Amino acid sequence: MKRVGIRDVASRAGVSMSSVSNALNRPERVSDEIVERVRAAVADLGYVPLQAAQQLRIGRSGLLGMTVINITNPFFGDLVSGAEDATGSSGARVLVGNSDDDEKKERDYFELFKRVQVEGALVSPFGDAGEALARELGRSVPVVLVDRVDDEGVLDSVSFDDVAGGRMAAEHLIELGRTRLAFIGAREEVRQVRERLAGARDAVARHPGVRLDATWIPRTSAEYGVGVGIMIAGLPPGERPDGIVTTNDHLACGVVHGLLRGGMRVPDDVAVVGYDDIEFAAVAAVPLTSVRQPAREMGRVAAQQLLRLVSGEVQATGRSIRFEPELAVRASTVGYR
Amino acid sequence: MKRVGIRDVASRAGVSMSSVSNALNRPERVSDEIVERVRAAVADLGYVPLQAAQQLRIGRSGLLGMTVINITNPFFGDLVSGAEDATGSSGARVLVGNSDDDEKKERDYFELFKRVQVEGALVSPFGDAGEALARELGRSVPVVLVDRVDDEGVLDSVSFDDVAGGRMAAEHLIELGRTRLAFIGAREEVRQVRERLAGARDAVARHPGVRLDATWIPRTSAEYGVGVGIMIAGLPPGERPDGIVTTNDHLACGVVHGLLRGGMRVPDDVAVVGYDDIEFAAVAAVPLTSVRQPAREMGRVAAQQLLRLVSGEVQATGRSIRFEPELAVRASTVGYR
DNA sequence: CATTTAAGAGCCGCTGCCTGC
DNA sequence: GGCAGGCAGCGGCTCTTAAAT
Repeated sequence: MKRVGIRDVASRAGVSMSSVSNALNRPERVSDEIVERVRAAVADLGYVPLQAAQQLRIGRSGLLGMTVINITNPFFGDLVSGAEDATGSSGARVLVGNSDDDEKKERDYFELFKRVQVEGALVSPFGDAGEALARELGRSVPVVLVDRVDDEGVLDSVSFDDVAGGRMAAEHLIELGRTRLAFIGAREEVRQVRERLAGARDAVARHPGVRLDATWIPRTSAEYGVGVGIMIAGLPPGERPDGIVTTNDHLACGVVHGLLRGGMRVPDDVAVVGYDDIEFAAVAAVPLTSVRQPAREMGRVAAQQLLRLVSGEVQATGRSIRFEPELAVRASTVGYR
Repeated sequence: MKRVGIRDVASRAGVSMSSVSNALNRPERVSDEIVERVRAAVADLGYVPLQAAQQLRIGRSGLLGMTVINITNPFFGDLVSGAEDATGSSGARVLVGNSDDDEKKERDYFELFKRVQVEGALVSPFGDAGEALARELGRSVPVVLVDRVDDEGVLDSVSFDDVAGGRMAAEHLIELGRTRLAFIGAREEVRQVRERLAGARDAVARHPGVRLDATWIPRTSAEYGVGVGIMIAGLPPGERPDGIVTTNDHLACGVVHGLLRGGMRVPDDVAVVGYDDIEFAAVAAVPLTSVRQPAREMGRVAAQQLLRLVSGEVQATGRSIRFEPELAVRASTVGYR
């Protein structure tokens, strides 16, 4: 079945091709009668203009690119939803690429973005190489970094204050009288993780007598968390941490589970703080205290900023918008009270 | 900064435009020396062919469309990941649209798919109207329904056997000696939900003395689940269900939480079965028995089938591939044993 | 003179300027 | 002068033609 083109619409409506184009794009330049005839023909034939041809002619695609590290993680799902919220009314479409923790995939998506001439991109880079790639992409189209700050201050960014998040979590435990803290995470090379650790260290440094040890595990899954929890429960009381900061709620829930299975009481023996405040946190084995990051809101703000850059309304200044995380306090640190 | 085109590459390499095109797309037709010169020029200039121009000329976009109901739900995230797994090697790209439970958004995405000339689409339709829309889209490009069967037997589909899933959950509870079952879900109009209920009813019908009541709530969130759980805990023992089938793990965890808070023992007083077997299920307050659906695998199979349709290797036959769900049995029904 | 290899020109569908009624 | 239509061209690809070996 052949595609119906503007030609077919024109002959059906008994007008010229340019009148069809005008009727569709600038109806005020054409008589009402023609607009009506064209509309009818379009409806009859089910005509849909071909984006590729329009784009080639106009030089603009109406597309924004967005890469996220792992679409399966609800945090990034929220980010995408937020971005779509913001672009919805502008007519721009978001082309989402799942880089899946893989630098090559990220690179491929950036090339796709160039191929399809995205007018701007929201990038949540994976690793430092990703950041450099994003800067390179930024030399041809506006780019806003998401959940990450540009080290070189070139690209605008919207992110969470991870140092504050880590500090907040540790501070909370210290206030509750905990003195032997543990930080459990995977992938120290991820900037957000490093910053959270730095924040936690900062809080500890201000309180003499409190110590913090970092433990690194292969992945932040619930499964690994269970193992770590059991391991901690098995330590001699003097070596066992009494407060744990984690980098992710799945991990934290696993840890709590492991601790309970190992005979610990949570939070009496060990208090646990998660990160992300996923929906599940509130109904976990022991409802989980967690650092909440309003991801959807952040996605929205990032997209708004990008749209402003694309429209030329503002210029990129390397400005960084930082969202403050909030601590959702629940039983895993303060018990049921 | 002007875009670099094939023209620029040609003059830089000192060859004609067509040689550049040949060197890039059919290197065997051109001498090795030219291929090398072109490659160098492409690298120097950072040339990336414009997809719109290629598409306009070739008539193909290399894109597949995919709509999902809610990208924030890890189930759909997995579906997308699976589809990307399958298309990765073929060179096709997946354009993902989040229909967000909204028929209008779905319609918009279908129009976008036509505009960009996707070569095929994976559609996980929202409601019956969505199914009709998908069939219409199916008249111009190959479409495979995902997580849904075509009522009219026109479109190929890949889905889970929801009747079996519902039956499995109820059967499990009945085998454990439960006789007063409750089915808790939202949105009876969603086919998957109706089928699960039908499956559960079917299991109950085969066992005289067992009854099943359906309860409908506004949304399947953990929060609503907590409310329902507390409500059930407050019922007089004779009216209270002793086994609950839910349509979603978040909901199920909330229900368990509400039951516990209301003083019930799980599973002793009330057993609960979830749906989806999310990562969290294993580390929930009471580890959750849940119906597992291998979503990523399904996404992969659906995409493979679509690729076969697109390549013309096979014809659409309205054939339905059904995946059998599996029951992950945990403490919320059988206790710790 | 036959055969390989490179150059040239038109076209894909649509828009927007510009002409002409 | 308001409104309809003709025509060129966006950037690649590919067929045709020309040149070189």
